[in-house]
Amino acid sequence: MLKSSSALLLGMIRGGFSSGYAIKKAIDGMRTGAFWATTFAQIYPELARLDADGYIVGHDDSQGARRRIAYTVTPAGEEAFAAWLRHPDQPPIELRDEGLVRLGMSDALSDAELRGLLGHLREREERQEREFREQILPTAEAIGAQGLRGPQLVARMGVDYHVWAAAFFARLEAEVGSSDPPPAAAPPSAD
Amino acid sequence: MLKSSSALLLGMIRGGFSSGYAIKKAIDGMRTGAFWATTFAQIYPELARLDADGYIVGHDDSQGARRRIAYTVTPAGEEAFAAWLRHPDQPPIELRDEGLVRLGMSDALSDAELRGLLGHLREREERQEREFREQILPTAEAIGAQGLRGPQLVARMGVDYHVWAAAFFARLEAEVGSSDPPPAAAPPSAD
DNA sequence: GGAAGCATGTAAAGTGTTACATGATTTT
DNA sequence: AAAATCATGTAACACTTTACATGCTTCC
Repeated sequence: MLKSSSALLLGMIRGGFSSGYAIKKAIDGMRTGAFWATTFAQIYPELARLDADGYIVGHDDSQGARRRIAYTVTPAGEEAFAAWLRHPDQPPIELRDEGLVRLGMSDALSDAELRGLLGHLREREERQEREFREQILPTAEAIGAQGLRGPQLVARMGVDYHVWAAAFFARLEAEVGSSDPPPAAAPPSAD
Repeated sequence: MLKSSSALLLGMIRGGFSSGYAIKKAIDGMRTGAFWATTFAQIYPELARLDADGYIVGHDDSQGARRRIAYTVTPAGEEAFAAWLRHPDQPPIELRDEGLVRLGMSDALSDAELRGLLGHLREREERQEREFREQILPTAEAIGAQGLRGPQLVARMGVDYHVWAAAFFARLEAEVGSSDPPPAAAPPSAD
């Protein structure tokens, strides 16, 4: 069974991104800070491995003196990809997030500080939502217009996720705010 | 600046889990498949490092012949923990999930197969929601009754997240279902 | 007496990130 | 001519997981 990163590369090559550089650019363009990051240091050795395993073949595609290797998926690669895609194996996800760890440890904070933390977390989600809506979703929709729906599904999930997360943190902020009775006089202006 | 895993350990020790084994058990009990996993192979060396760095001190707490090391947080550790907690640094999150990668690559699937994939993803979220609601949330609430709100906040986020994710996949399922016109007769009831 | 749980650790392998190195071509 | 972009790769480091190794204690 392929591992996710191999399958991702195979899928990208199937999708028409034939060189390591092109794959990296496409992945960056479809995430800009979310879902699944990669680096050249992962891509190039992995392409070599996939080639050695017979899932893809690279042929020289140099443009003049600037060399380039274009990969294509072999029948064996297609088969392995199809098998991976249909495999129902679902390793449990992990929402690894330093912000959430802070939230879990927030008992060491005052209510005001907790509100501050929640505000930071909410703002981050709002920023990421905007990024998804303004940059990633349009890109994915452009690809979608050419018949590929996958990127659009993921982009929509990204937008929705950040909307939900921002709302969740806002709700917690409101809760903490209301359970914090001002000790004496004027409540300190908006915070 | 502490890294997340160090801060997590420091926070657990502050919270009264003094041995490596107790910390692991507590983390397992509060996640059961979500948020932040750890293993002994990570915990023990890290505790030794924190001790060497002066953030915690371990003293022998053996029970008869069964040895145990109980750690306590030093003033330097408290300071480092407080600094980490207040630090607004927010590395962008990544929703790494093999299911999402499959979704992104789903153009190689027929509509029926895509519905199957979405169904699997939804079911997984439903399972995890149940687990959170039935096991993790009660544990966190028990801890919350003793004055610690952090675990509760995270557990609630876990429940809400899985509810949202299940609903998202269900919506996509419905969309794919409706864009798949049945060749002959009745359109499937309201959706 | 055996199984399960308590308790601490090491070794090896796998995975991922950062930084570096090189060189061509296109754009400003 | 300099800067940006195209293009491929290596080396070192950091992090995580899996498997192993050891021994005690409590429960059945």
